[in-house]
Amino acid sequence: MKDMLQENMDEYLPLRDVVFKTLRQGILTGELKPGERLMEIHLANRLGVSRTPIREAIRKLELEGLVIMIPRRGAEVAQITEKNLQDVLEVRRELDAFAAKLACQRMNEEQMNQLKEAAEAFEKAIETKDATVIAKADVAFHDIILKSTENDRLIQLVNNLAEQVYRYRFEYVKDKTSHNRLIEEHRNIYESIVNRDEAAAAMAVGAHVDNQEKSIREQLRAMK
Amino acid sequence: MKDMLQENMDEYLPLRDVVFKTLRQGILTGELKPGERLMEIHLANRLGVSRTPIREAIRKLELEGLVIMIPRRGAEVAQITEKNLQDVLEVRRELDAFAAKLACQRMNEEQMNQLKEAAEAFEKAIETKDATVIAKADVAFHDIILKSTENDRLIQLVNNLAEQVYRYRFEYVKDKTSHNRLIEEHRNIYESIVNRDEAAAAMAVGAHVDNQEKSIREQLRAMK
DNA sequence: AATAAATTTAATGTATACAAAGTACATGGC
DNA sequence: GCCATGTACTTTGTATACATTAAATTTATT
Repeated sequence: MKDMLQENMDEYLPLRDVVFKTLRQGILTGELKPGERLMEIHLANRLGVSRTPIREAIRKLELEGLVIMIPRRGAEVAQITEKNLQDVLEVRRELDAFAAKLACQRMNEEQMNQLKEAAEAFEKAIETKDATVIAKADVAFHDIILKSTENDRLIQLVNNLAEQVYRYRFEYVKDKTSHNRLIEEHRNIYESIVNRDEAAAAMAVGAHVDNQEKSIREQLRAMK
Repeated sequence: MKDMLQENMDEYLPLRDVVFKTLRQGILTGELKPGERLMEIHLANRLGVSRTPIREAIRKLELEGLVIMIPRRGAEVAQITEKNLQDVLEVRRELDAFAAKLACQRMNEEQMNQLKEAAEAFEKAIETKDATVIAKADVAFHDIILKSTENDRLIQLVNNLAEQVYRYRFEYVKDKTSHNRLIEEHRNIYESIVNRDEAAAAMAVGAHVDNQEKSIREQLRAMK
């Protein structure tokens, strides 16, 4: 009984955070499209809450860069421009490479094993050709590297940057022609970290992000 | 007359943003001390607004990491722990070094001249021994480098990270024993960028941040 | 018929009201 | 004298009401 109460305690989330997560999910999955207006009353009715939690959620999305505010007109889902994408990925490449370097220094044996398993799981996921499965396995692999850095701020920033291009990464893993390259890239990253070779790890991660960038840029071009 | 209206248009800021800036300023200058509770009604009365803009401002401060939320208890000014500081500065060192590298590639002649002027202005500022003047000159110098990267996301992230330790940097520039070292460090950075020597620039900036870190860490130790 | 002005509509920005939860203090029992 | 319980008060969380402004539609005029 005490456990149940405890669980309920842990599960408590203010409505604003529920709304925040819901809207973010909607944006990242593409359900809410770039340029789409986020009207408070409409969303409030849709989600069955009042305007207050909606507004507070939008404030957070605003600071995260997922929505932009137009004065006296409200919020809309942020457009991703090529310039914007380049800025995000330029920083992401650097921070991901940095994370890989730190991982070389700090990853413990247990995490090494997890990484090995995640790399193998990723190759199996590729075989399924199911984009959702592949995307999840990909995230799991990178999460192990990130976590091993033991730098909470770095983890937060990289996750946030990844989020900015999440909508496009999903399309990326769908593309079967890149599958072999993805496996190869993950192997390179894994090998570098196991050997604690910081320079190689940074290079491998850099190449990985570069390929993502190319793919996403093609998508953006195709869209307009 | 039209100009006045236009000006008023430009000056328009929702109250939430006014409150946001006010509270942030208060936290960064140390007027609002770490651990201090931010009570909505109290702040609303103090600033002469209702709770709504206060709450929305707090949501943004929350995401920026300047305040932390305690469920059903409200917001308080974030404590800086040694671990937190290390995490922030570790990332900052990397991103600042990256910015310096990009500056080597992208800085144009006009910005080079501005940087030279800013470096000289900094040395003059040191002579005044006025911490406020020194801090401003320091920010101006770094802003020129940042801006030359032409990466808006990088600019935003570095500014945010700098903000996290702003409270302590002010104390840092007060310390006269570090003044000569500061001048030397700025000179190194300036020279590296003028020569477009990316490796040297990254090294110089890294050393600069390292020294800041040492100073801030001493302050934190002295406080408890 | 086209354009401009006026009116209506709908959305945000702000304030206030109400509900629920947590805290502190006082009172009573042991 | 100390601990437990209950009550009042404070504070957050949420909803709603009011004010202001921008957009849309309609009407009138040329």
